[in-house]
Amino acid sequence: MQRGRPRKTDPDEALRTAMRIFWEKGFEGTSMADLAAATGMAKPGLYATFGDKETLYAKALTHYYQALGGPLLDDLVGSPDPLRVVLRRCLEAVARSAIDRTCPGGCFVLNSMMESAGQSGPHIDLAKTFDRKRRDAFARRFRAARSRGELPEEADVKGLAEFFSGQLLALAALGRSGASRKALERFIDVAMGVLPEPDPDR
Amino acid sequence: MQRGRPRKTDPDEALRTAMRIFWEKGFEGTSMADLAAATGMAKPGLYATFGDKETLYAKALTHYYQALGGPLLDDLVGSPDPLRVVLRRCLEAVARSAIDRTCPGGCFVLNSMMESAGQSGPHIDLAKTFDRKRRDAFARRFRAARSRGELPEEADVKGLAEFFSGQLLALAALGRSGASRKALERFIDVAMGVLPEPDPDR
DNA sequence: CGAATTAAGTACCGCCCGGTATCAAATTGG
DNA sequence: CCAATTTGATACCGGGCGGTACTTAATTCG
Repeated sequence: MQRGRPRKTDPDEALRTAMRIFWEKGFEGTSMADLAAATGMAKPGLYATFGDKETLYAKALTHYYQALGGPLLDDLVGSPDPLRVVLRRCLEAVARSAIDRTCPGGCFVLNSMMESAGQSGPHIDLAKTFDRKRRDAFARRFRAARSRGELPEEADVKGLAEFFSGQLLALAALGRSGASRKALERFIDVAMGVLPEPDPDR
Repeated sequence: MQRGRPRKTDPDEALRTAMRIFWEKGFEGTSMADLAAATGMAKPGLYATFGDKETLYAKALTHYYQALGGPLLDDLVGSPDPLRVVLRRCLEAVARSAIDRTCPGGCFVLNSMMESAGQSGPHIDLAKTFDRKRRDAFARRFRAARSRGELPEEADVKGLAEFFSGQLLALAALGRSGASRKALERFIDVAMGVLPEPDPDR
């Protein structure tokens, strides 16, 4: 077995806690002392386990994507359900998490991009990478839908992907600004209206 | 005439400069030393002229709304042009400012809401007030359009207002994340598609 | 039971922050 | 020309920040 004094806090649990705090309060708004208090790990333990603040932030953002964002996109591109069902499910999942008061609120990737726009740095590139993955997932799903006849032949797949990827940003921003569940439901109903009906003759 | 040593910097110009810096780097990301360097005023001068940091931020946000956001909304509700023309003009104005590299990027009101979500304070309430004014402006315009026959009788005016108000957020967020002009154009084209056609029999 | 190992806890460092006191510079009224 | 007045510039204060030595506690191997 492992020698030495046993850990008080599981590093994975500490990372999840750190993710929550960064998600809620942002990079600048979170101090290492906050993280030490929230995780239960002492400050030197944090540095020994995760490296410096930027590295820890990057790990937290990555964990967010793998645990929450990724599965959502996997369902979007992989589910056998009809396009409109999958799409609405995706939008409502984001709306739900945007409303949930037990969740930090909004989308961690969006928060990250908003906080450090204009600037440069490793974790900005990370956020942009995740942002592009989201847009690509939408594009893949729309292309598949078009070839399956769920969209007309002349549908603007790239435009639709850009649009719905942007709707996730809007939902997250609206939720973070305190919108109600009803308001987000109405929002989704309207947004779904942009989907063109498929050609009837196929 | 005024006695004493003359001012080096016009306070109005200093406020515009401070607005730019806050807009670009946010409240937390901007130090009073940054503002002193950018405006040319010394730190004690800033405090004497504008009060503390929060007060200056509130004044900068208010100036942004009065100089940029307000006129946009005035055109939206006041212009005699057809609904679709006015609406597209509004969206494209936001897209243009989101792309403009000489502009800080995005929407100052959105940035303000995103940065300090969850928290409370005077300038958060200010941002929410401006956000509500925007939504109300859209609602007024859509109601007028419906009664003019530019929208069908059964059009969901509140939903449309919520939706297009959210599109401004999405455009600002997309611009701040580095989207291209072409991408925003496509985005607007798709978003305009949610407008229902008016009843032909009227 | 030591000796070694590993982590927790504390104290500390240099730095920058918001905010202010103090002094020097520039202009006008008498 | 001098006093009064208003501003600019500098230095400074207490506090919180990211990051790190150093000491102390807990556990395992020989």
